[in-house]
Amino acid sequence: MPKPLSPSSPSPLAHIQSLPSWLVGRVAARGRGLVADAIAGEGLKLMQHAVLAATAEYGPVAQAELGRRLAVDPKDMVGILNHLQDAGLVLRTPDPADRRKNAVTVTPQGEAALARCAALAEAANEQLLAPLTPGEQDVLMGLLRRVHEAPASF
Amino acid sequence: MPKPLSPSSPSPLAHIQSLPSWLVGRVAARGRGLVADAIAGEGLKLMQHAVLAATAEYGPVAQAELGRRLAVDPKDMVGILNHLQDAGLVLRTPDPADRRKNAVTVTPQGEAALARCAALAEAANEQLLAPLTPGEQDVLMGLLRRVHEAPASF
DNA sequence: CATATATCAGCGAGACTGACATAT
DNA sequence: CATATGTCAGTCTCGCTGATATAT
Repeated sequence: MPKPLSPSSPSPLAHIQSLPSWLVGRVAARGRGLVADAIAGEGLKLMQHAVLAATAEYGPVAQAELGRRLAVDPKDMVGILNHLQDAGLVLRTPDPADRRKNAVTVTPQGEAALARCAALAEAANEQLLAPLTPGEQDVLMGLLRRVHEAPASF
Repeated sequence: MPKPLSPSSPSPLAHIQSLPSWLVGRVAARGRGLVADAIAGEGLKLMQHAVLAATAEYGPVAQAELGRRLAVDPKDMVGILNHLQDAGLVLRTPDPADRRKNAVTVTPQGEAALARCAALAEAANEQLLAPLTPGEQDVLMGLLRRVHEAPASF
């Protein structure tokens, strides 16, 4: 039997791989790879998929608003939407109410592609969390959500 | 009445931000940023710090072995170690037992820099997990560790 | 020979910077 | 005027690809 514990004792020279930031980074990298591989067949990159999904969810929406929701720089949003628009998945229309904005909407083809990608992405996520029971997955998600939604910490 | 969904079943059009991969990715990005900012004053990048720490932990070690431990490509290890060596933090010595290898060791200056960085990195991690109680932090780390150490999933 | 190690050159995705034109 | 939006150009890190030389 391995001797259990001192799980949370900070070792004097805590090795890098026991830092939360390292561990969460490795898990994130694996999740990113799994999802990227899953949706690669649909010809979409991770961020393109995310933007497509967010556009579908938030209806006609300005590019800057999309960027705020997904933590994507507006400058990068340009290229992402260019690709999605060239692929016929989204549409940019001038917003008559505020002519600075582009109202971004999802095309029927975009909805179809999104449906396929969403299923693939969910399957990849199930694979990522496969080592955990459903209950543990909920606990993990709850803890991560609290860390994520923390009030900016200062 | 349509059939009710099971409690924690994935919604048919699960929005992107509720996917575990997305959430863990955002938390990882924040952790990465916090640690990067923390050690930036020491003139080290994230990967340089990680390699320095791993070199200190695993004694004289070959570059390829370092790469395997940290999931860093051997090609990238070259540049990272070049920087650390130029800064006088590590030393590359030909391994007499296997002359293909470089035995990488930490210099006294490297140990000193590492001690400072380790403290800064731990403080950044405490900030990252501040929204959680110590017990919750242990739970989170345990779950992440199980996901990370999962047997390759295939 | 095949394998492993280390090095070099380059690519692509992601997250940035600065600058600029336009609209509010 | 200041602000917000969208666009373009470029930089940097990180993770990869390929190719090469050397040692096992």
